[in-house]
Amino acid sequence: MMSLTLVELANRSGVSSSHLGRIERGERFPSARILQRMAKPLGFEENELFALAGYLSASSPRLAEEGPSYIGGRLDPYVAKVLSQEPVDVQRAVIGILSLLKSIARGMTKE
Amino acid sequence: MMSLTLVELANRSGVSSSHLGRIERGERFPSARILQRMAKPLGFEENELFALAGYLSASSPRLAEEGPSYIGGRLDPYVAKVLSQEPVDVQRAVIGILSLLKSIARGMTKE
DNA sequence: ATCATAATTCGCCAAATGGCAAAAGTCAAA
DNA sequence: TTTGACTTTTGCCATTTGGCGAATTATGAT
Repeated sequence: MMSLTLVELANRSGVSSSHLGRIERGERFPSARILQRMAKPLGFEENELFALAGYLSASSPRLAEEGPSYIGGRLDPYVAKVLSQEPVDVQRAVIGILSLLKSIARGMTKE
Repeated sequence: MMSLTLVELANRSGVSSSHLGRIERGERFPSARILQRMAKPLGFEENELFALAGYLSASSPRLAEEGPSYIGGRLDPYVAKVLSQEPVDVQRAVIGILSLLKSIARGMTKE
């Protein structure tokens, strides 16, 4: 692989050359976001780089084919998309509301 | 799924309950290391959680097209997980409730 | 209502990251 | 040797995270 200067890598990754220099010298440890931005310019897949950095365990398996299907359930893609456009605290509030409605429903069935 | 208290999740993950509370309320965004520690107690694979948090891109290998990283937004992993345990019509109803609340809020800000 | 316990939230601060701008270093051309 | 262009490093500071310990809230028993 052709080696890149810090400035070239900075241009391609959007990470400042001063920070890349510090990472290279071991003065800073890159966060996951920085690694994510560095991966392609360096010729890595993101999860490869994450594993190298210790952010992903070596034992972590590949994702299931169906995408985000979780233990016991699957999230509707439309719902996921709409919710993802909202701020995180709104998303959390939605869960709170759902819990509230469920407990109201449970209270109603106890009568 | 049995829901965990913050204290229980803290014990299983090694992350403090006060920090978990802040993450849950949207006051802090968890770093990759924190997500790594939270994954198994929450019933996720690490890379699932990373993808949900936006640390791994949708273009990362083995993530479905419907992956949770959407244009302009990110879906909270806890929200995604909790909702995925519900039937699809409940998930859709949640969106309806959210729309209703937003229109109520818009009506209030017009005063 | 009170009390004890558990859970959650908050104030605060240390630690770490990451970028700006300047300083220092490198190198080839003149 | 000097100069200019380019690269790398450094000083500094804003921002963010994450944990401690205290305060507050919630809950169930009495």
